[in-house]
Amino acid sequence: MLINELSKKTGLSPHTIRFYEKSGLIEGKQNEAVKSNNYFHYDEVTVEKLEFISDAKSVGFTIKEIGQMIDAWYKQKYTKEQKLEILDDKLISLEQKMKEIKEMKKQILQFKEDVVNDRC
Amino acid sequence: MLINELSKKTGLSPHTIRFYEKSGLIEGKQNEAVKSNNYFHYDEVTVEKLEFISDAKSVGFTIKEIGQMIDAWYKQKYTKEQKLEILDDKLISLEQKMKEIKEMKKQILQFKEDVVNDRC
DNA sequence: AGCAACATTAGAGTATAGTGTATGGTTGAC
DNA sequence: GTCAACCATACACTATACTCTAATGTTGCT
Repeated sequence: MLINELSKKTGLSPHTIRFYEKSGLIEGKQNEAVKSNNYFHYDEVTVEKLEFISDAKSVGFTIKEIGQMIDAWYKQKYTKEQKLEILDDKLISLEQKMKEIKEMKKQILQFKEDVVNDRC
Repeated sequence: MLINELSKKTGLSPHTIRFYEKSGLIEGKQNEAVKSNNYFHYDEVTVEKLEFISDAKSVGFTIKEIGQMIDAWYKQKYTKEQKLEILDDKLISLEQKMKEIKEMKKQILQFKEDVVNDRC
């Protein structure tokens, strides 16, 4: 599929998709046989990747971190051990985020009590 | 206390503290009696606020959102009802973040399985 | 052939959250 | 009084993650 279709499927603008491509997160390929244009073609895996990117972004991972995870998943660039290490690392950071959110929740609940009891 | 002490207590640079002050998150006061300088003085509440700011930032709240929460806590700018509404709103967004993190955790665990079983 | 809708690259601009650098005044210990 | 350590303001610069604009080429429908 071309970028417009990919855009519609993922809800990301072609601009943003190209930005992710330039950032090394995804990769379309040009058809060597067709010489009249230089259109990029994307497959279903790219749709999956972009969905993952959106999710990962919303939990606060940076593009760099997301790139690492995608590489750990799709690329042959790392050994099995390296891949697992990267992914475990991200799992740890998720646990950390979780802990921080629970703390923040407590803090805000305290604020609410203070408001209710006119302590502020 | 002056900014340097505040900086040491909170681990934030004077620069960053001034940035937060300019952003309306905290407020020092100048001593009217002393005319020879224009030094700002900060109290313990400001220490608390800065600690809250650091925590809130690490869970992904923006300065704007943090400002709203601080206002909901310390300022007379809102009614009780408005304050509770703001805080409830932030609680909901924390629940949302938590859900997303749990999803992401599942996703990464799936990646790990794929790696272990050579499915990628 | 004409034209809308699509594609590409390249470079500039925006928002957020700082950080750096310069300039100049103040305080306090010696 | 001088000097280091501190304070303030202001403007520039950085990094991240887009978003916009412009220029230009391609495709497909009529």
